[in-house]
Parts: sequence; C-alpha cells; structure tokens
Amino acid sequence: MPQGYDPYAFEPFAVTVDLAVFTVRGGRLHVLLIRRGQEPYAGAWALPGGFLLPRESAETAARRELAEETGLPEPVVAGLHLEQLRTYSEPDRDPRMRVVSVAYTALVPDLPEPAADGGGDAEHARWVPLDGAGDGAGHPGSPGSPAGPGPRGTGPLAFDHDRILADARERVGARLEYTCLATAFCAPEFTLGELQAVYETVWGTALDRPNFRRKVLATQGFVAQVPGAARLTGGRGKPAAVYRAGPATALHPPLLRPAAHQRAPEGVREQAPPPAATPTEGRRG
Amino acid sequence: MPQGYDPYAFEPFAVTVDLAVFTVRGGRLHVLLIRRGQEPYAGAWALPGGFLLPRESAETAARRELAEETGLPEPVVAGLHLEQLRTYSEPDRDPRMRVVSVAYTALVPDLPEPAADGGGDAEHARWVPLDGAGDGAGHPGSPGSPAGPGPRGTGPLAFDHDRILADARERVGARLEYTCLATAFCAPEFTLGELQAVYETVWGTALDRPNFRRKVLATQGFVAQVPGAARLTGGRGKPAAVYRAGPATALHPPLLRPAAHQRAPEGVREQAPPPAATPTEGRRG
DNA sequence: CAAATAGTGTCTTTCAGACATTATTCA
DNA sequence: TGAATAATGTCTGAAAGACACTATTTG
Repeated sequence: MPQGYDPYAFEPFAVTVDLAVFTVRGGRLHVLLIRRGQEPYAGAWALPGGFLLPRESAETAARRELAEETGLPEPVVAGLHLEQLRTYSEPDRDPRMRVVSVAYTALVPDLPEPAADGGGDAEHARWVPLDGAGDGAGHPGSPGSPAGPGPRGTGPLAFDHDRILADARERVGARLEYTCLATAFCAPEFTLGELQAVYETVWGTALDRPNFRRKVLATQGFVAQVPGAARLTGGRGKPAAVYRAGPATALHPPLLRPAAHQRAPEGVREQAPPPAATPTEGRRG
Repeated sequence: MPQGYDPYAFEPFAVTVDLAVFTVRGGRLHVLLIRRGQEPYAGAWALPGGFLLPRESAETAARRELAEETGLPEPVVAGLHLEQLRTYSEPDRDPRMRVVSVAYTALVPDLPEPAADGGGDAEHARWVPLDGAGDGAGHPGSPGSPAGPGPRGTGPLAFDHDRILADARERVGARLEYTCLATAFCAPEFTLGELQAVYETVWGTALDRPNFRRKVLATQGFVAQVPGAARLTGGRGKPAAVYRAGPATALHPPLLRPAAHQRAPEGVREQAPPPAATPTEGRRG
C-alpha cells in the first residue's frame, strides 16, 4: 500500500491476466491455448490473456478474456467457474518490459469447439490435451506423453506459462478434493458416471464406483437428482439417473485422492506412445 | 500476456505488496499492523506493505517488507513462512491512483516485540490481537470482542485491508488443516501442548489432547522429538517432551476442524459494517 | 497430600476401501 | 443370450471421537 511515497517515482508496471482454462473431453484433461503470432515467442503456444483495461479489476478482465477466447455468449460466461490462481511477477518473465500477471483458473464443460477455432487470425484458441501423468499416480485408461514440459506436442509454452499451467493443474486437482466444483466440468445435467469420470481424469486414478456414489450422495447439497430423468450413456446398459449441481460449495469431509499425494517437483512424466508432434485435433489449419 | 498490443498505450499501474503477518501470543491470534501517518486514511491502521522496487519480484518485496517491519535480521526472515494469498485489483481500492496489490500471508513465532515499536516514526508496526470469533465456532478460553470487522479496537482498517485480513485469516485456518505449517507459529523447539494451542487459537475450538497427540505423531515427518529434552510449561506438572518441525509439509490425511466449517471459495465477499471505534489500545500516540 | 500438566490405553462409532450382487438396456 | 452400464448391499479394517487412567512435577 502506498503510504507516503510518491508512486510516480517508481517504475510503471504493466498488469495482465493469464487464463488456464480447463475442460474434460474424451477422458482427457484439456487446456485452452493460443498460438502466438508475434515476437517474443512467435509460433509458440501460450495461455490466453491480456491487459487490464483502465478501470477493470483483474477478475473482470479475466472474464472478458474468457468470453473472447471461448466465443461464448456473455450470460454463459458469467456462470462459468473462475478462480484466481496466483500472481507472477518475476522481473524478467517478459523480455520486453516489466509485466505482472494475475493468473486465473477456469473450469468449463465440454464445449463444442471454441469459436476462435473457425477464425483465421494468428491468435486462435484451441483445446490441447494434457498428458495423463503429472499428478503422481498413473492414468488408468490413457497413455502419457513423451513430450517435455507442457501439453502434448506443443513444446514449451511462451513466457513462464509452463509454470503457470503446472500450478493451475495442481490447484484444480486439489480443489476437487475439498470443494464441489467438479460439477463445473459437467453440463448442467449429468450422471454420476460422468462426474466420476471428471475425478478420474483430473486425478489420473481410477475410483471405485459404489464408493464414489456413496460419498457423493452422502454429501448434502453436492448434487440433486432430476426426478424421472434418465440417460443412456454408452449405447448399452442401464440408463443412468440424471443430476444437477446442488447448492453446496465445500466438501466436508473431503474426498481425498486415493494415493498419498506427493507434489512432484515439476518434470515428472511417464513413458508413453503418442506420435504427433503437432496438435492434430481441431479441423482447421 | 502481451501479445501484439503496445503496452504503453495502457494506463500504468502501481504494484504493491501487502502483508498479513500472524502470530500466536497469549492464547490469541495477533496480526502486525501499522498506523498510517498520512492521507488517505491518516490515523487508520493498515497492513504493512509497500511498492515493488524496479527489479523485485512480489515475493522478494514481501520478504523485504517483512524484514523492515519486524526488525528481524535477514537470515531469520529468510526462514519465515511466507505465502502468496491473492491479488487485489479493484480500480478504486486506492483513491489516489490505480494500485494493484499482491497480498502475502506470513506466520511467525511469538517474537519479543517488533523493533519498530521502539521507534517514534509515524509508521511503526504493532501486534494487534484479533477477536476470538471470525471462524465460526466460539473460542474456548477467551471472551470475544464486541468490535465488528478487523482487530480489537482498531476500527476499520485502511483501504480494503479488512477484506485482505479476513481472507488471510480464513486461509491460515484452512492451511492448518492440510499442511504442517502450524509449526511456523512455534519457536524452533516446542512441546505438543504448544502446538495444540496454536491449532486451538487459530481455529477457536478446543481439541482433545490425546487424540491430537495421536494424530500428530502418526503423521510421518510432522514433528521429530528432541531426545532427552524436556520443558516445564506451566510452572507445575510433568515436564513436556520437546519437538522440532519435521521435513513434511503436507498432512495426509488432513487434520480437519471439528465443527462443519462453511467455506466460501474465493470471491465471496462479506464486507461488514464498520462500527467505528478509535484505537485506544496501545500506549503510544 | 492436592493441583496441574504430560502422556497412555481403550472402547465405540464412523467411514473408507473392497467387492459381491442385482437391475436394466442393446445387440 | 451376453455384454455393458447403473445401482445396491455387505463385509472389514482403519481412523476419529470420547474418555478413563497413569506419570511426573510444584507447592
């Protein structure tokens, strides 16, 4: 806080927001990335973000950026889960000037495809899958990536975004343990199997279905069943009951990850087979 | 992140750090505050803090401020627990100009008295007790304070510091559940009774001693006994064994607060109405 | 001795993990 | 029918809460 100093005696800072936007899609955790068109880091992938406008708070700016990058209508974006992660302020994190960035984490359901994908501009947002490892335990169904830091096949991200992404990912995993916000990854109506898949995907571990059910249903206000509704999930099998997110926000007691979770000091990856050095998922070029 | 904009086309921001420094003293949680000497908020109490120097990260600045305000020697400050809380960036949080502040939480043992207390300058740091309430349950041994927001008898803090302090306090309580850092409130050597008192003071609830012991000792690496050492704590009674903090940082499984604790996940503000009292506590003017 | 504090033992309830079993749908 | 998925029930062991009891010190 200013207290007797002349603020203008100090170097001015640029203040930005960076967004780590996650979704669960096809049994993999994805993050929204943009391709940089200019130096520095031209051609590299980066987290979406941008400057604060003169009378904007960081949260307002983050939500504005989120709307721009996802192409979703304003009211939808207003309901998305957005949470401040932390602020990155190392002096040389941007080679051009002093930039302090407030990072946010957003959790969104599996959207069709970001609107930016259709455009042809240099900076368009794309969902990029993250490798299954990265949170300690091995993934049940999907192989990891041989790539170094960052998502599959993107190479290192621009600036310190690999670090931000790693922090965000760790945070998301931890938040699932103590809060109800796994539902933020789901559509408004979802089945317990889908909710369980969110946990399994983010944590990279398989969960026992009966026990998961028991735990979720025992937590008051976590989910509320939609009466009469049922959905056939895998083409076969018994249709699943449909639920909506309840009013609760915290999980008491928490739903802890199975294995004792040792925060790995970055760079812990697992073997695996995936080819593809460049992201091939979206249909545009 | 800057990506194709001209940074100088945007308004410059001032960037500061604010510190919520806590200690446990005499069965009460205390926070380090300074008295403001100038407008705005002249005469009001505020969290210590200051501007980032041109080539300083926020963490470096926070540690520098911490050293300045506590008057502790550099190597001691280097070992103190310091953790980023979050960033506050509302456009009008400082009436003079646009100031974005990165808030930090620090936990320190019961130091003799901040060096700044001896000085006669307008801004000197003081330990101010917080009222027993504020985290839900009632305090066991100490009476609550009639004051509204903020610490006892200080009146509302300057700027948005009441909000920052409330967020910091909530964070500290939560961190005790999932991490080992209750030891940060203790001297290098401490007894389990002292460690338990930290939990009881921060949470405002009484804990069962045998169960607390069992839990702490069962957590690998939380504490390590100092062989042969013993300390008489209350003038009477059996001398207590002496422990040091162990290498562990996380608590698996967590040590949860007894009462169901309603947590609001970030972004939920509660700004309370200020009852306006003038600071009457300390001995200085 | 009583008072005060530290430390141990044990009982009971609750809850998480494991897993067997039934139910419902499609091919 | 069998495969696939959802849902229920049950057993067991670990951990939490409650609390009785022992140990060691001062006055």
